[in-house]
Amino acid sequence: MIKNLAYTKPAPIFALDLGVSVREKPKIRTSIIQMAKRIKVETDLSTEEKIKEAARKVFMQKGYSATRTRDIAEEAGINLALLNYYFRSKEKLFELVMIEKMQKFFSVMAFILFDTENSLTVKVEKIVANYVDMLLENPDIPIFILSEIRSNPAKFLSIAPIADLFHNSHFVVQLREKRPDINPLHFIFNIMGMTVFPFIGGPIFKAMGALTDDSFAQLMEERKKLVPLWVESILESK
Amino acid sequence: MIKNLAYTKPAPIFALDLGVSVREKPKIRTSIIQMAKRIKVETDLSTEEKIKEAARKVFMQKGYSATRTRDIAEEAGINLALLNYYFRSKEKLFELVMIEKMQKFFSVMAFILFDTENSLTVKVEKIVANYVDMLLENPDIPIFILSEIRSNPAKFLSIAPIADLFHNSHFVVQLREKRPDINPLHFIFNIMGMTVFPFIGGPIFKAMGALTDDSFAQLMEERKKLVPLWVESILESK
DNA sequence: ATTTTTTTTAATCATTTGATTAAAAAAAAT
DNA sequence: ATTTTTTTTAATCAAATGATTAAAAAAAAT
Repeated sequence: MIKNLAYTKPAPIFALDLGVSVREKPKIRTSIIQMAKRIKVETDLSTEEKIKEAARKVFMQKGYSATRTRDIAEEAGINLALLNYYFRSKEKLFELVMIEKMQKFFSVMAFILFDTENSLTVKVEKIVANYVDMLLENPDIPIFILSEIRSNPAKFLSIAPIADLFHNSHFVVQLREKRPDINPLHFIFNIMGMTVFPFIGGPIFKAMGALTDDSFAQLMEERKKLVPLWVESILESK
Repeated sequence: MIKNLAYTKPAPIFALDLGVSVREKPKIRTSIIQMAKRIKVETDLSTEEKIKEAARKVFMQKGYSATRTRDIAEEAGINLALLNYYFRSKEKLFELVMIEKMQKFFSVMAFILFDTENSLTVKVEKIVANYVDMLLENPDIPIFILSEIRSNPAKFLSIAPIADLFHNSHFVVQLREKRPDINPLHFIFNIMGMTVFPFIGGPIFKAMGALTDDSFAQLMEERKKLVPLWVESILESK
């Protein structure tokens, strides 16, 4: 077996003769490479994975600030100290979840943005279908990501110089070609708005009783066909 | 002048002979009517209003959980105790702000929903223009409302039996008349998505550098004209 | 002018909460 | 079998945080 993977044994308190007690910070023993090894080798990830899974659930539902590490521990059915043993801190654990979700959300768009194969029409079909499928599985990803970014924009949006990448992407070029008279961002907003917004506003309609989980899912399935048609008619309009 | 408006003087601690000390809860002395009177009479609302204004700012920016009452006090330039003196608790103060913002957001839609005068076309124009105008003034209302509702759905969505009101609204009836083949919710999602989503996703595009505050505002001004046209072409499509 | 009421403050409390520690239990290595 | 390492726990810490208290200052009423 591999040596202690996350930390050294907790450092003991030692009392200074001034009567002040100082706490040594635990130091990580493992390098990233060793960490990777561990993940491959280890047969039983269940505790670590249980915590992660609980963290996903609780963080997604309540957001970073409203989540207490004790909530996560309870949800995972483990002792609170274990959470810090495996993940060092609430923030580290959160970052793991956040990065996972951001990746899930933005990769759908990124994949299309830089695809140079397909026609505009096909791309729109793919964006919508992929988002709807992904969001039906993870309906609260948009609110989660957006609200965490809002309360800490600096932290998660160090994606500074992506602007050119965006403007020069094949997809945006195609949009500009098709409708040079209209800022491509308008169409991006339209596609994303029609596709993602229902998942953001949906809970309200459900609470009103205007919608059930089932009828919502069905509606979104319909939208996989309808939204591309509507986008088409927008692109052709006038 | 009117008597102490918010609370009695704080009740003193009294020690039981068991060694346990109990704290009396402060009791509100003022009725709602007196409270209303006060608001009319009082010449200087500045402290109360300063706190409220600070609360609006901080709550909107960081959300309920990430906001510390000390943040609000500092922002308002007042002592922390004053906040509790005027508003009794963080939660009470928050509810005030939340209700204000929900009202602002939903009244735009409600106003259109039950308007029996105008044509579908005019209504769509009004929804879009009213939302864009309101949201340019208060860009973070949507994320604020949605994320607070997410973390506490029960509290803010006791709007239980609004479903019928919605389905029978003049606007929804008009939509069903125009396109009996398509669930009116699809069009609601489209209009709201195209109008509100940019304010939700905007911060990301700004962070990417694909958009400045000015160019965003300009884009949204354009959308006041464009979105109704696109909605029209969606309603006519196929 | 004096008393009463309202507003404001500094100090402090009690609870919550993220984190740590020391020791026990379990697993692995020898 | 014994030792070492890893995992888990119960207890506790320290800082943060919402709230309260008692008293001072200011304003209003008398």
